[in-house]
Amino acid sequence: MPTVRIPGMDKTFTITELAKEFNVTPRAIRFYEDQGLLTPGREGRRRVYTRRDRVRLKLILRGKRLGFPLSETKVLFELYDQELGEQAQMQYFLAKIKERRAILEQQRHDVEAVLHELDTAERAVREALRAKKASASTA
Amino acid sequence: MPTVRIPGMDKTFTITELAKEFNVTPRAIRFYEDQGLLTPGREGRRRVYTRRDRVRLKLILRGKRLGFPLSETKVLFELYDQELGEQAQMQYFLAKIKERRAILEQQRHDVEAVLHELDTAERAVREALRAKKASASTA
DNA sequence: CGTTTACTTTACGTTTACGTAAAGAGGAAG
DNA sequence: CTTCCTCTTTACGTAAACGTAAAGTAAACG
Repeated sequence: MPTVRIPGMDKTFTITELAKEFNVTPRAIRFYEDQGLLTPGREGRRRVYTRRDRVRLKLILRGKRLGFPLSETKVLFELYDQELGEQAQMQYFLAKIKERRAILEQQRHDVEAVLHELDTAERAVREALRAKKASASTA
Repeated sequence: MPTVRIPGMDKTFTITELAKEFNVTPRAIRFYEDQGLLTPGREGRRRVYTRRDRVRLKLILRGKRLGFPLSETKVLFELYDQELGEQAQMQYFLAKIKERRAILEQQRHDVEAVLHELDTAERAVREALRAKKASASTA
C-alpha cells in the first residue's frame, strides 16, 4: 500500500505556541515531559512538538479537567501504545476502561445535578430581584 | 404559621458514622471543619453532626468529584447562607453561577467525549479478542 | 478499678502539579 | 561585536488535601 501523503501532516510546534494555544505555561508542558507524558523531538536543544504531541497535550488537559492525575493519563497512553497483543493486557485494558466509565458516569450524574441546582438558584435570585424592583416601584 | 414537626428531623451523627457512610476518613472531615466548611456542634469534646452538616458533607464530596477546590465550595456555602438581600451580592452570586455553569458544561462535554472514546476502544479490544479466538479455532 | 475503645488536639510529613528564580546557550538584530 | 530575545537546565519553593504519629480524655466494659 502506498503511503498516503497528507499536506501539512509534518507541521511542528514550539513550546510557546502550544502553551498559548492551550493556555498553559511552558513550565507545565515541560513538566508533563518530565513525567513521561510527552516526548518531543529536538532541534539542537530546543523542543519540537509534532501533531501527535499536540494531541497528547490536549488529552492530558482534558484528563485534568476531569480530575484525573497525570499518572493515570500516562497509564492510558501506555495502554494505547501497546500492540494489544497479549490477551492478559487486553483484559487489563478492559478493566481499566470499566473503571474509567464508572467514574465518568458518576461525574456525569454530578454535573447534571449541579446544573439543575444552578438553574433553581438562578431562578430564585432573579425572582428576588424582580420582587425587589416591584416593591420599589410601588413604594 | 405553626412549626411543622417532622419526626427524626433532629437526628445527629458521629464523625465515624459520616466517615463510613461517605467513605472518607474522620481526618478528612475534621479538615473540612478546619477550613470552615463544616461547623458541627459539641457534646463535651465530641463532635455532633446534624442533617445540615451531613448535606454539606455530601456537597463537599460532590464538589470534589467535580474537581472543585474546597475554597470554592466554601464560597458557595457562604453565598447560599446569605440573605440574598444586597443587590450587589445577588449580582455576584449570578456571576458565580455563570462561572460554574461554564465549567460544568465544558466538563459535561469532556465526559461525553471520553465515554464515546471508551466505547470505541472497548469495541476495538473485543474485536481483537474475537479475531484471535477465530484464528485459533481454524488453526 | 484498670483498661479497652472512641474520640480529641497538635503537629509534622507527604504527594501532586506546577511556580519561580538563577544561570547559561544560541540565533538575530542593530 | 554587543545586546536582546527565546529557549534551556537546575533546583528550590509552594499550595491543596489530607496522612500519620504522639499524647491526652472520657465513657464504658469486665
